[in-house]
Amino acid sequence: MTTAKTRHHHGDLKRALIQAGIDLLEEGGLEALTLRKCAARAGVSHAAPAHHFAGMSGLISAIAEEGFDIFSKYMTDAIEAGEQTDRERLRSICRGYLQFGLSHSGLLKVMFGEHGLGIHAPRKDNREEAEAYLILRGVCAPFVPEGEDPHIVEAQVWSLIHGFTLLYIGGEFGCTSMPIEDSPFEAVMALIDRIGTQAKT
Amino acid sequence: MTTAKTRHHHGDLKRALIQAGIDLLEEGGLEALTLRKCAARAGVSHAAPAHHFAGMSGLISAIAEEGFDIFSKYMTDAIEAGEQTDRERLRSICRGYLQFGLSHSGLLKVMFGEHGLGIHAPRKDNREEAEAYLILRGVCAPFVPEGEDPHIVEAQVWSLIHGFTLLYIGGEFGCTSMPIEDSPFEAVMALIDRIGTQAKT
DNA sequence: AGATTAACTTTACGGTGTCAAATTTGATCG
DNA sequence: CGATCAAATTTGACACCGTAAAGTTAATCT
Repeated sequence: MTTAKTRHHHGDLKRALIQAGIDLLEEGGLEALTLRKCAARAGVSHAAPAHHFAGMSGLISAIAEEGFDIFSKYMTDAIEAGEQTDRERLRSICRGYLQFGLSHSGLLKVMFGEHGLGIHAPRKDNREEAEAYLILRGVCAPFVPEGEDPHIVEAQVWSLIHGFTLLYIGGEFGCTSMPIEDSPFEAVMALIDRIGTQAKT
Repeated sequence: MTTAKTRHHHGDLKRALIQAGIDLLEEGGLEALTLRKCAARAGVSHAAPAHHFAGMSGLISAIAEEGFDIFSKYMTDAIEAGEQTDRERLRSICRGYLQFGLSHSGLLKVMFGEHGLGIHAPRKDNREEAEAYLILRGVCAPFVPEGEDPHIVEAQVWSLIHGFTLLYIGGEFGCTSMPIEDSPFEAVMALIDRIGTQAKT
């Protein structure tokens, strides 16, 4: 009765396991994420997680869901900083996307990975779309030509920044550090700037 | 003496193991790729691969390298089909990229994954760049403003099609099948068409 | 208080990568 | 030709993994 949920032994094991998983992920990358290690970190036996998640894939899904929350925060923080034009917000959300990827690369890979339930899966709050995608949609909206399908602009922005982030994280552009004013990122931003302008030639 | 390498027992185990790995990958996805299963498919004991690869990560690297060869083939096939303008070639290489991803999603994930040595790693033929990247570079070249860094256009094209392919494979656009004339892909192509035009406003 | 049930532990099993020590095999040399 | 030698492969062992079944504890309910 100390919290909402009646806690028999541990207190809020489900949460603890998810957090342990995220920590493991950040410390040792994808390969360090293990059911047994999560359990050990939470101070329970290795079989305890089975009562809260549908196996390893269930835990991964829960971690991914948590990851999308953090992800959303990165993006909202980026677009809510100061007064920004629509175009600046488009740039900012990309910056937030990349920054999340750089700070939580393991988490990002899990989120879009095998059992990571991508951005469209129904969530705990049973909303249709994930919050992260609604944020993206909102920022893209001003660039959708009237009468056109919003998905077009969303697919353009999303593909571009998603691909860049993954390639950047993977070291494909040479640098893995944070200096975002690099040329490859600016190149992508330049292309972002062409979204929504003169639709037909 | 039947081949270049003196074969003691098996005959070309290294190759057989790589092929087994690729097969496993296509049949059962990432989770099905296992050292022991590769060995079993090649008809050798579970410890045999250790003498040809530096553990699991070494095998993955070798599979990835093979994957990049197949990848290159997809792209060259796409851009060499019929007479094409520079712009059509740019579209075609993207189509080849996506088609490879759709046909070999597991392989693609391995290639750009943890031990997958991305597209820039030095290869067996000790060329500086992977063939795949050289192909991309060649197709991008006509759209690089003179005096500008070619990497800019390459990063734009690559990020866009890489991101789209991964999202598409992941089912984030709803469909996982082959109909490429879908709206999301056409949206990305439309953005591709804006690359290299009017560099400054 | 007694029964019930949820939370967790214990134990066990098959599969995994990796390592060290045999063992086989093909080639080489005297 | 036969002994030798080194490479290729096997065998066996280990620690770790996910999962499942059965057992234990503790809180709740009547």
